[in-house]
Amino acid sequence: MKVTIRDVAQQAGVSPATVSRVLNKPELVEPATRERVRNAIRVLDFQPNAIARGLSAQNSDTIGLVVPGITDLFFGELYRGIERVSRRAGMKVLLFDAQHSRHRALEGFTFLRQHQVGGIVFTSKLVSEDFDPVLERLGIPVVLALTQATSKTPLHAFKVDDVKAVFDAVSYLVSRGHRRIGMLSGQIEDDITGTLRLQGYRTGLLHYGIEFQASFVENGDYRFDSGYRAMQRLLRRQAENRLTAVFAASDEMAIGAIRCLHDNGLRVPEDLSVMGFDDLSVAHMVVPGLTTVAQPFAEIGERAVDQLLQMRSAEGVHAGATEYLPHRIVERESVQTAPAGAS
Amino acid sequence: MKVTIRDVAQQAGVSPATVSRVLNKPELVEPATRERVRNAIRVLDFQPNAIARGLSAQNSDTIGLVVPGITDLFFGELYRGIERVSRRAGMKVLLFDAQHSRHRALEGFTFLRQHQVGGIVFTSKLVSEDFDPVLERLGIPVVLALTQATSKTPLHAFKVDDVKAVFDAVSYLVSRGHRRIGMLSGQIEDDITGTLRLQGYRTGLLHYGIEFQASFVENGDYRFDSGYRAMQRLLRRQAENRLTAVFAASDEMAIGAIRCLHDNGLRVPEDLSVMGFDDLSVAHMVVPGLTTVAQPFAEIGERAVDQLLQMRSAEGVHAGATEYLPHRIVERESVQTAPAGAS
DNA sequence: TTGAAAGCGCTAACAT
DNA sequence: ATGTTAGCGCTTTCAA
Repeated sequence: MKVTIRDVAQQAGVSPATVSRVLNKPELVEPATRERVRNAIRVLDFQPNAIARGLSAQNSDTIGLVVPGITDLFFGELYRGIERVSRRAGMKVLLFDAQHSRHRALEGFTFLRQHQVGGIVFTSKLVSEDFDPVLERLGIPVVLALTQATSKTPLHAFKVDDVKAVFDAVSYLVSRGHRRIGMLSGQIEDDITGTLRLQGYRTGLLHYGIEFQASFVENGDYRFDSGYRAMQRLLRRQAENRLTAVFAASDEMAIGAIRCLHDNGLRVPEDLSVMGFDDLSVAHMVVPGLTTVAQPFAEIGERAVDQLLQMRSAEGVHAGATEYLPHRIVERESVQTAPAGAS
Repeated sequence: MKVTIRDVAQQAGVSPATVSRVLNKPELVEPATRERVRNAIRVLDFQPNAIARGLSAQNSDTIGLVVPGITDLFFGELYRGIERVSRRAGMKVLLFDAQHSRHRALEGFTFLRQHQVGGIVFTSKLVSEDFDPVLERLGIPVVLALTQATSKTPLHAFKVDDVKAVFDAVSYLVSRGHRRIGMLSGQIEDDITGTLRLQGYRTGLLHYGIEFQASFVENGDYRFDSGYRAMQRLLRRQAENRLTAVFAASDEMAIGAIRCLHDNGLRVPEDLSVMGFDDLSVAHMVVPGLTTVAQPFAEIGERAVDQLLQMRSAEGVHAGATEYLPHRIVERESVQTAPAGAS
């Protein structure tokens, strides 16, 4: 049947332990024997059983990753960052797709725990108190990416400073002559990002002496369709609102908004400017190119794994902090300077 | 430390074997004991170690998946299909990203083999003779998705009929009055899809009595940038070519082409019609909405796993066949009827 | 219905 | 430098 380490040992005329050594610490075995073993491995086409190895070594060399949704357009880039540094550290990554369900996200912890991952990068919903029971008993280091914790258990997090990022977006819009700025917000419940970005919007307006108007805001769930519909609702009040720009809490919503405007015979940015958030790869594919706030997804993933790796070596490396990674504004074509109807 | 099955056994006053039974075959254990054990599990917050379980059971309940690139826009949908039926069968999926490298794709087999996966869904490059040495020794069922094999080892495959699909696309274009149809082709080497789609294009033209012109074709690598550049090259000859429509071998290239046309002051579809292939989620987000050939990614994934599951039970279920899943044309706005310059 | 014991394939002391 | 031995945590005969 399957070729095991014993078969190799026999073939090479050594003990299984020696085979194991040439696999893991080749410097401990004499060159001659080493070659003999390597040869046997080749001849028999032996592949070490990673499962058995993990069991014995009490560690599966695996990082667990919980993502909100596998089809989210930012997933790929985030994964890349995570995979890159994991691989560099000789670890694999085990993926768990929460499918946008809070319940499934919680299940992710159980799943990954059962698979003996050495650490978990969690990138889904807000981690609130209801996660505490699970987190307490987990016994596995957890690092957050793209989200934050309000749970009792303090968790290290890597993300952009959402408030500042949207503040900067508002500043950008204002610097281009906009004052009547609408917002396509994310969800307020269940999602720290939604709250923070809305807050950034309000703070931005306040700073520039622009009054906040509830009627300028509609919210969605970050997806294209919800952006489309939110824009539609905003449009119904456009006669009174006279918005010159709309800031969306995600690129997908921004693109949904653009699509909606187009369907209503409005041009972007001539009739209305639209700005997004994320800088997904699609942002530069669409016409007009989307001006947006870029998040460094890959870097966030990398830093999260780095942190996990550090936590494994040194215990309790300043845990619980939220580290902000730099966002930046990417200027393309969806925002117009000096809009006609600026007040 | 970690809670094991022995701790539970002790707590419940039974043997480890009994605990194992309530975990896997609860009907074999008396209700009273069962409850006692379940209670102990709850109290101790016991989580079975999937690694140990896999080692003992000689099977990791895992399906391996090799994808060409995690950032490919179709990845999400494909994964969903695969995950859905795996999960239904009580299996997990272990992902391997080939990062668009043939070499890495081959590594995927090794990686997954070491992890004792019960089957592999391979969705990357063309599987040619150079895969044979690996395939022969693998000893794990492999099913192809979105690709095909020219290797000696016969492999079951699920995909759309690329030739027919592009033939249908050409038919669609012709039915809309186009005869001067350009093509943004994929790669010819290293990728069965490129060859097949080009063939569909030629067959289509032939069928409608349109002469094939090499100067109407440019190729790329399916990505946005390459579509942009290929379109640029086509545009340089547009004075002579007088194309009224361009068919791209992927949505990304089609969108790149649209972007290119826009940058050159040409309108889609008024000045030139563009048609894509894939029906990615972005196809309906862009302006104009992309008319394209839809591939049932999720279904392809589902069928592939189904096949794998069958192969595990019944040995050698009609292996080696290529099963075509239905494509369909999705009409949006990027193709114009009765183009002005139609010959 | 339950327990005892062996073993899955590997690693890691501990000897030699 | 290499072999022996004892597990890692679970499942699975085989007995009782």
